[in-house]
Amino acid sequence: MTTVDHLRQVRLGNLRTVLLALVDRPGSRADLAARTGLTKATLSNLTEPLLANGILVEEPATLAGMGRPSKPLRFHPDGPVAVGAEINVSHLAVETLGLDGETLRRVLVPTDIRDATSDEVLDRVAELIREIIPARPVLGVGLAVPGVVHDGVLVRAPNLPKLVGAPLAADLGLRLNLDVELDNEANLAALAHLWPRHLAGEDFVHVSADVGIGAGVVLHGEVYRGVSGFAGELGHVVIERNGVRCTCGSRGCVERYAGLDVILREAGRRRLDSLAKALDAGDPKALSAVKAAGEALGVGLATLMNLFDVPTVVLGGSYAVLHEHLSTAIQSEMDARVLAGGERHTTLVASPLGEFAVVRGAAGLVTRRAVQQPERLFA
Amino acid sequence: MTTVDHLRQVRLGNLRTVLLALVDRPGSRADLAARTGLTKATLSNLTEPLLANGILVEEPATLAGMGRPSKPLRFHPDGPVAVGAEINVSHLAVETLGLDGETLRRVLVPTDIRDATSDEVLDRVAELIREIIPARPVLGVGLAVPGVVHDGVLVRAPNLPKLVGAPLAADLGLRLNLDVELDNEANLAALAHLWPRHLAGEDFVHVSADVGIGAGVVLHGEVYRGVSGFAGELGHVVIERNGVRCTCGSRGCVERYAGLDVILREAGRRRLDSLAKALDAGDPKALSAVKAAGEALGVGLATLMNLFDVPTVVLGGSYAVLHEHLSTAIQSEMDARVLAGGERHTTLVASPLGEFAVVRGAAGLVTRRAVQQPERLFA
DNA sequence: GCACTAAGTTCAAGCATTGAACGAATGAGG
DNA sequence: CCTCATTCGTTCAATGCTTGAACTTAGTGC
Repeated sequence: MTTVDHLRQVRLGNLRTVLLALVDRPGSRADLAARTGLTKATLSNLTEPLLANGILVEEPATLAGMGRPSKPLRFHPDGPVAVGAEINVSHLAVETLGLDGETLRRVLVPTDIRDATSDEVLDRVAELIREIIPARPVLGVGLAVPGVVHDGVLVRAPNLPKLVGAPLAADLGLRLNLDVELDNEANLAALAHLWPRHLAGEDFVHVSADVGIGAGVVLHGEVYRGVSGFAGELGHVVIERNGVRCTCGSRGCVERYAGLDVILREAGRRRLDSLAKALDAGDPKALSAVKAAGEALGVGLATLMNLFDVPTVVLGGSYAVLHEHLSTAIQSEMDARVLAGGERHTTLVASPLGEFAVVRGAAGLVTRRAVQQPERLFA
Repeated sequence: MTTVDHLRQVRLGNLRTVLLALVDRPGSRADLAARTGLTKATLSNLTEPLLANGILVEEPATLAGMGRPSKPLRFHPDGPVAVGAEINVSHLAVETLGLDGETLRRVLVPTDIRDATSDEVLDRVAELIREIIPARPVLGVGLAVPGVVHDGVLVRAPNLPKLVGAPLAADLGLRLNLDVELDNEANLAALAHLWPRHLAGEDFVHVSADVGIGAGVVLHGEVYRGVSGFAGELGHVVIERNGVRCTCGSRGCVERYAGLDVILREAGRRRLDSLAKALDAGDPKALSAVKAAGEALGVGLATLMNLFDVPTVVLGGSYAVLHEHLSTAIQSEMDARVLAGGERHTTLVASPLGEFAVVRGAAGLVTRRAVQQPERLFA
């Protein structure tokens, strides 16, 4: 490392600080200087190339009180955007997201892709992306998949075995001529609650269910993925060591008691919306199925909280839909089993993001990286 | 932050890099330059104050081959030391540790302190520390306690209720006129395997048992403590949700099946050494008690690994003593229950540190901080 | 004694931030 | 309409750390 590099690091770090402040909200140079602790001089200096490169715009002066009016800076309305894409068992989704955190467009297409080849799926995803891409620079694509990702490769996907091992990121990248980054849907759903807005603090777990149960774990403001991408496999936390046999080879996994397929079967329903209606109608079979699932999930979450010591659980995906009927059982198991559960306040909330959480997180992966490594913005 | 601060940060960062390289092993300026990526000029500059302040010494030139002989730098034999101290239910321990990672002296005194007041305990600890402190500068004291520590306060200690809430760090600090830092014994036992030598990689869990079961979790080379110090409470991971009632209010906690007290009771023994002898003699009751504990612990560890995704488990404390008879059961549960357990290699090893692991970690807390914040060395 | 090699030192150059001084743009008050 | 107060944004010399090249030092090999 040369000295130039050292100083460049300082500059990039400050650039990151400034961009983070701008993601939070727009502001004049003077305002940003106050918020970041840097000087006005440095702010002029740092923002100059951002303005020159069309990343930021200077808005017309706002007339507010005495003194020279400030000219707020914000992300350029024609500046770079990120693309998020989600490949899931029963649907595909895409979204475009600006650096300011605003969604530009989003599309969700129900599609059963269980039997499709990776080429067929990627063709379809690429087509969807092309349809929504605006006439603006594109930073890259975040691609969500329902499975374990390690070193950019899908290494485990019980529900999409055909895609395991396929070079999904590279292949989609070739189709679109863009950088593509692959990640697990649970991690990305969690990220969507962390970036660009903190919806659940800096330490939380996001839990959702489709066929499996996935938890995205956020520790100290970072998604925790573990050494090989397997972190947060809440579905295979054991709650009854001699319990029901699981496809993973273990017994008594949470997934066997609180998976969406189990809930539906026990409730005698085929689809989530039908279950939701039954619950609202007070159907006893539905209510007891959901309660049983909540209890199992609560035991697993208590274990998780005793290990990770995070204060907040966010229910996402199908669990968010059911949360009204699910929360009581979960919370009571957690209160009884989380160490010092009474004094430590454990918060259980439903995700506000709905069915677009994953794809939004996928796009967020890209905007976040752009902000954290500002040199990418000038490429 | 002034510009001076920025530059100082660069310098301190480089100082840290150099000190880390020296903890690894001594080396000449040229050698260190090569290892750290800095230039010889910078190394001369950075080491000058370290030599002037008696942190490092320059050894006589070593005659090795051609060229001007190098003068290796190492930590000064009369340089600053750290003190570790451990308060436990049945013993007190102290240790002095040099920056080079060498233990100077250590003492372990069996003492039942269950009924002692915090003043009595701290008097005793201070006395032990005074006995082993050498005539060298002291960086500070790391103090290990069997309980949950948050913001420097012991907030939960089922086995030492009298010490909960007492200002242990401050009070011991007053007695010795030194900085004292408090931490949980499980975290410190784990730290001892990470610093100053990597004994189990950068991602692992250290598990040990006394009355409770504690896990110290190391993620990406840092001890993970959670938001409120409760992380790694493996003892209260549930393995049978309708199992044995636990003192914590839950049911089926690992601790109720694999705690040392449970093992001893089931084996019909009073003490660990008696159990160890029985095991070596092939006593069936002892063997089956340990096997049962290993199975329960294995289930809990599988759950932990499915959540944290760390590749290595280190058995410490009493478990290290029993590991020969414990490992098989643990490993087989882990292989069966850790997701992709076959392909991911999960390593299970016994700690090489013996009964001084905790106190060594406590001292390591202090040397580690000194290296990571080198400005402390000049105070 | 001389060439060769490698360690360690010296020093001018380069660079990002700073703080103070300065210029710019507006509102308030007369 | 003019002047003063106020705040925004820019300019510029100063600061201090690392660098790389040149240089000095201290050995080996012949």
